[in-house]
Amino acid sequence: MKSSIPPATVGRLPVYLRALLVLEASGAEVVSSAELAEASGVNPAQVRKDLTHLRSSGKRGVGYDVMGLAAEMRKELGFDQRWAVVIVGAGHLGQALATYPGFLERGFDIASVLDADPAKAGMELGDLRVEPLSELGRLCAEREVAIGIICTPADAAQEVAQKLVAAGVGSILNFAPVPLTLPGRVNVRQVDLSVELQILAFHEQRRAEDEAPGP
Amino acid sequence: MKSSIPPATVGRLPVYLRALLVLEASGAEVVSSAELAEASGVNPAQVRKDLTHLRSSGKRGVGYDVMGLAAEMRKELGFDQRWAVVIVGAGHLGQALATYPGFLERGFDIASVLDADPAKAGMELGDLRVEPLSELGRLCAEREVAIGIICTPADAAQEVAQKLVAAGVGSILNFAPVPLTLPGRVNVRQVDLSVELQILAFHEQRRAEDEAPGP
DNA sequence: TGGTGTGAAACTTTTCACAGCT
DNA sequence: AGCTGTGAAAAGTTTCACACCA
Repeated sequence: MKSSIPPATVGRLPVYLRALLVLEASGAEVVSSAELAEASGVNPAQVRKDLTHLRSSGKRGVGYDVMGLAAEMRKELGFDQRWAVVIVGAGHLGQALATYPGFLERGFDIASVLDADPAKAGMELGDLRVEPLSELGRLCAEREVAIGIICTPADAAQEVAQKLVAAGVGSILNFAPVPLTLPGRVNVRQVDLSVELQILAFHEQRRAEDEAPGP
Repeated sequence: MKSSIPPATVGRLPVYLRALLVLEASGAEVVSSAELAEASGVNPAQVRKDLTHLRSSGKRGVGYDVMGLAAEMRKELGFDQRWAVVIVGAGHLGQALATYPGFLERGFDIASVLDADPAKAGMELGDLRVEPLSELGRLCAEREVAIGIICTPADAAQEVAQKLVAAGVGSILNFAPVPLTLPGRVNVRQVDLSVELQILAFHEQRRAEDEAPGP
């Protein structure tokens, strides 16, 4: 068991890596915590503390070795290998994610897009063809899929999640607006697009109330 | 200035509200913190503490009044009014969001979808037509848009964000993988789809390392 | 000199545990 | 009897400030 990295830090590592890749491409050899912080939208002290969780390559008075740090981070994030991903749910969102260029760039290959609706199966999506949901087990096994993305309606999500787990998927990104109940060993991340907007609406609402104080 | 609600709580209110709407529709009159917690995927104590931040309607030994609580929450989240939203960037993701049914259901109307690419302008999207980016100011003013969604490539996001702010937009949901630098009064939420997958990949990576211990 | 590494402080969030009300 | 409301403890996160070193 490796020494664990705090979740908040894990969430920032991909952001740092993105900044580092830009720096690397630009030929920069060293970067300071202040620069990295600027590029990542966080506090410099935060950056330094986060980086102590990896085999850090900082030199006092100088900064961090860009290539060394990028290499270390690539290894931690499994960026050097490609990850096969399945998407369940071929609605608009599923289709958009299936062709999202950011995934490909970051090492994620969409192995398959599936849908329970037979009418959607067979649909062409770039160079993918939508498969019927019944093929889930076979496809995950064949392509060694470790990560699944759920883009189904809320009422189908739990069942799909269980099928993914049964198919050997260990990590799930859930866009369906419902919490999943799964064994603890499964990693789940919930992304709820409506909730994001509602949080913004809450702040707008507050702003309006503050401007025109109530009764 | 109203007594402020902690950000972590604000992030959960929309989740509670969703559960409450289901309960309301099912005719339930009261709900316990345990039930609400179950439906929202959080801890019951958390629910109770969160609810103390609003004018709470809990009765000891009984639970919370579903209608009262839902009403209170709708008011806090501005759920009773409709919010006009613009989407900038009519790529696959922008298109998917423009037709995302969850937004409509929760009170968000897509006032307009815009794109800097003249080739995309004029494109039909459900009952919307993609507008050229130059129309941003006029459209935001006309439709009293308070919320903007950025689905552009990373390199266009900062400029678009500034245009949104200039157009009077106070809250931004940013899907572009780059941190925005904006005046403090603007609410920004960053959603980074690739980062979500990379976080899952990190955990899968760890899992693999733990199963096959290294040198 | 300039920027890292890091204890310590400040703050936030979560969880516990139980008094107190219905 | 049962479930809320809530102080207090625990855990996690961010920020500060400065010793230390290339």
